[in-house]
Amino acid sequence: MRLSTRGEYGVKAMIDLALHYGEGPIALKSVAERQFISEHYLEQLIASLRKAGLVTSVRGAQGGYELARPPGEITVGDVVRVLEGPIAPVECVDESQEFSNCTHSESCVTRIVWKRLRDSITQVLDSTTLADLSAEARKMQAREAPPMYYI
Amino acid sequence: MRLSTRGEYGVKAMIDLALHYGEGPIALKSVAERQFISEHYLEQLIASLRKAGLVTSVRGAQGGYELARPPGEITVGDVVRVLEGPIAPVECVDESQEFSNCTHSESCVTRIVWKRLRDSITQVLDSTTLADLSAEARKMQAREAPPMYYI
DNA sequence: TTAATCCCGACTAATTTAATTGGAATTCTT
DNA sequence: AAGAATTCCAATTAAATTAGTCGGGATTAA
Repeated sequence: MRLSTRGEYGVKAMIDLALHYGEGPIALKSVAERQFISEHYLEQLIASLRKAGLVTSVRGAQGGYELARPPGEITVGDVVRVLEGPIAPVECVDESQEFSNCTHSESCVTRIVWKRLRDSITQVLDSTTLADLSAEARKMQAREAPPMYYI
Repeated sequence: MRLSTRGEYGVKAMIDLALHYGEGPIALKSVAERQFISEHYLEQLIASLRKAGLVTSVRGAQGGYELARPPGEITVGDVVRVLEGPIAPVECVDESQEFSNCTHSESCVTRIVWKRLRDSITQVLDSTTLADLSAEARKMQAREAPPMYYI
């Protein structure tokens, strides 16, 4: 029940982009540095996110990446699905499969829990947007660096 | 976000044992056959479940395994934790770790979703007992083989 | 005594993960 | 026009994990 680093890093990077949304293209190098992720590895991940239409890119010097939509319109579920594949604790409750592909009737019993689990996972991931999380990030930053009161 | 076959098979096997609870020890071979699982592989899984105190074993001919407690007192979460390890979508929200081990403050933002996700996963897994699932299994069986009405 | 069963440890092939490497193409700045 | 900064792309790789297999020892009911 673990995400791989693809999902983990991908969400971090997307929040980073959300925090800079509206500032024009952000270089991947700077994202990688702030989030302590290998730049080359992050390149692979963002390539998937670009192909999936979640980010846009600008090539050349001063280029970089931007969210393709406002942070409020991209959910963690969107990002995780691109980087980790369809959300399904076991194959037979894969959300992208229409038909039940249980080969054995016994499986159908366990299928009940796995479906409930899948739905509860998607509920959380699909109801959390990048805007929600960057708002939290800003709150935290405020707490970390409190206002200074001069005499 | 996938369970390995350890968790998947383990839950199947435990439901099988739940369906035979009270009948004395059940040979692993029969469980493996009913659930279409390699017996040798299942042996490894049940060894973990035995060491964790979820099943008891009886050696020798006519031996086998039984649930250590009534099906209503064993949850899917119990089984999954033994076979898959602590429930945590990412390491930094590992339920078995007391302290926050986020090395980077940035992580703390994503941590919010992962915690919510973890809690929603545990909520589902810990609220479903083997008794719940074997009740469902019996319902299904009844539907599969409906009563015959003679003229 | 024999067959059925649990118990144990070592081995393995395939797959996945988490990168690394090296370079080509594009574009801004000077 | 040159150079630097960047995205884009494909191939390679080492380590870990997964999903078993294999072979045999110990225990016990019949």
